[in-house]
Amino acid sequence: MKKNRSDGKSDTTLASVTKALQSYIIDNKLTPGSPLPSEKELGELLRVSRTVLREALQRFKVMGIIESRRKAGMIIKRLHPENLYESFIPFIDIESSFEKLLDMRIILELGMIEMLIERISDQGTLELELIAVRMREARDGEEIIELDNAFHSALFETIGNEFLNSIRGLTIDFFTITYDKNDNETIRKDNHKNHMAIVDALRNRDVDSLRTAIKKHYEVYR
Amino acid sequence: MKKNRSDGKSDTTLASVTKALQSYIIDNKLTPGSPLPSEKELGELLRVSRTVLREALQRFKVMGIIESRRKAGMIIKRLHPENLYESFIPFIDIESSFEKLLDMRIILELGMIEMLIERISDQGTLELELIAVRMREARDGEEIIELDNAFHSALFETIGNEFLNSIRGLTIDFFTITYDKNDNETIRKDNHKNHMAIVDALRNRDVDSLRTAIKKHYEVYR
DNA sequence: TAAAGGGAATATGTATGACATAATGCGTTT
DNA sequence: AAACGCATTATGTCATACATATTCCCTTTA
Repeated sequence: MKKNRSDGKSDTTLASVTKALQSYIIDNKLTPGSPLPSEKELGELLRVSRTVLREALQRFKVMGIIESRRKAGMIIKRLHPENLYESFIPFIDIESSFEKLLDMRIILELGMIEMLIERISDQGTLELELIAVRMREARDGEEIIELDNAFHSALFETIGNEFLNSIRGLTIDFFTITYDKNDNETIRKDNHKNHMAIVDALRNRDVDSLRTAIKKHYEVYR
Repeated sequence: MKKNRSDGKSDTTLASVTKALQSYIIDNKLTPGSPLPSEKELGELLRVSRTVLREALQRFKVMGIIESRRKAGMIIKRLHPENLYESFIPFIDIESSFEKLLDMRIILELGMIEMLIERISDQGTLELELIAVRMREARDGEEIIELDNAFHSALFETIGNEFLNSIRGLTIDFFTITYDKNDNETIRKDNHKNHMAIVDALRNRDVDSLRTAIKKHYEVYR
């Protein structure tokens, strides 16, 4: 059967299908865990072929909004960003972007300072200290990276903001790639000292010394 | 002809096609503007159907990495993130996320302070002032929003970091939605005063007063 | 009775071929 | 040399069939 493009006004472009899907999620108040109709049903509902529909669905899968499993069907995974930058990391030229990513990391951590001091709990400070202390005993580069990531991730987590967390991958995970080029022992010592200084400042809830500690932490890379 | 899944090792899953495309871009050192082979050629090269190939391509189109035009073919658009959060804004519940988005904006602008003062040119300061001054004459809510966006976007631009800019949509454009609920005249006056204070601090390259000015700017929303 | 096992049924995943649509480019005409 | 018109081409959409992996239910077995 030939295609009939003029039966009414149904616009079958990818863009409009994407919008329709978006509206479907919002209007039906779908939340994480909510099931979606099958592709067949959705296609009939929106009056488009599975081909286009699936291309539209791809968009939501990339964003982590929709998750699909064979036979089980599709569900809403989440409605907020997470790990958005992961896909870009392979394309980043480390040499030419290092400064910019470092800037990002510095901007974020300097910007968090006052909220960190306001919001961190004694328990949170303790956990940070535990991570910082373990750096003293770290053996290989692998462990140093892991502990450094854990420390800075914990700072992010302290703010408790999912939008902020969605950037974590760009600023923290990225440095995993660049790390082992330098002298492990120097890094280990520096990290240990600087992380401890950060913990002290947090414990004393001292804005100025926290700022100083964070700045000092990043001087190494400049 | 039936599908032949065992002819060698060629994996035809979406995930692997996506990876193959990624490698293709990286290995061939494609940069913005570089043309890609046609879908037909790519399909033959990767030995997959147009269906899966297009779903994989769709992922890159969503990320803004690939752009396609009828007849003209496909090209690399860019290899870094831009406007990443745009797609999420429709799903955000304004009431429950307002605080978190405000926090994001504050974190970013407080974090930028020292770099702003280091990097802004006299010309840049002047342009900011021009925007700030125009706020005095702003008539309707529409113009107030526009000028406020322009001012804060200019701050972002001053840093000159494409990763930072990719967050702009989340922190700045979002507020466009929430704005007009309040008293326009109060907002206009506050914005004018606070923007001018920010410009002054930048002109004097005074870190502390810039910090004070930015904090004060956001007190209104608390 | 409960655990293990073995098919259908089903929803997503992939392949194929056809047609639709809109630029591009080239040749023809003016 | 400019304007027009047409065939070509690459993306965009549709329809259908087949592949694959779970879920689910029914049966069998310990």
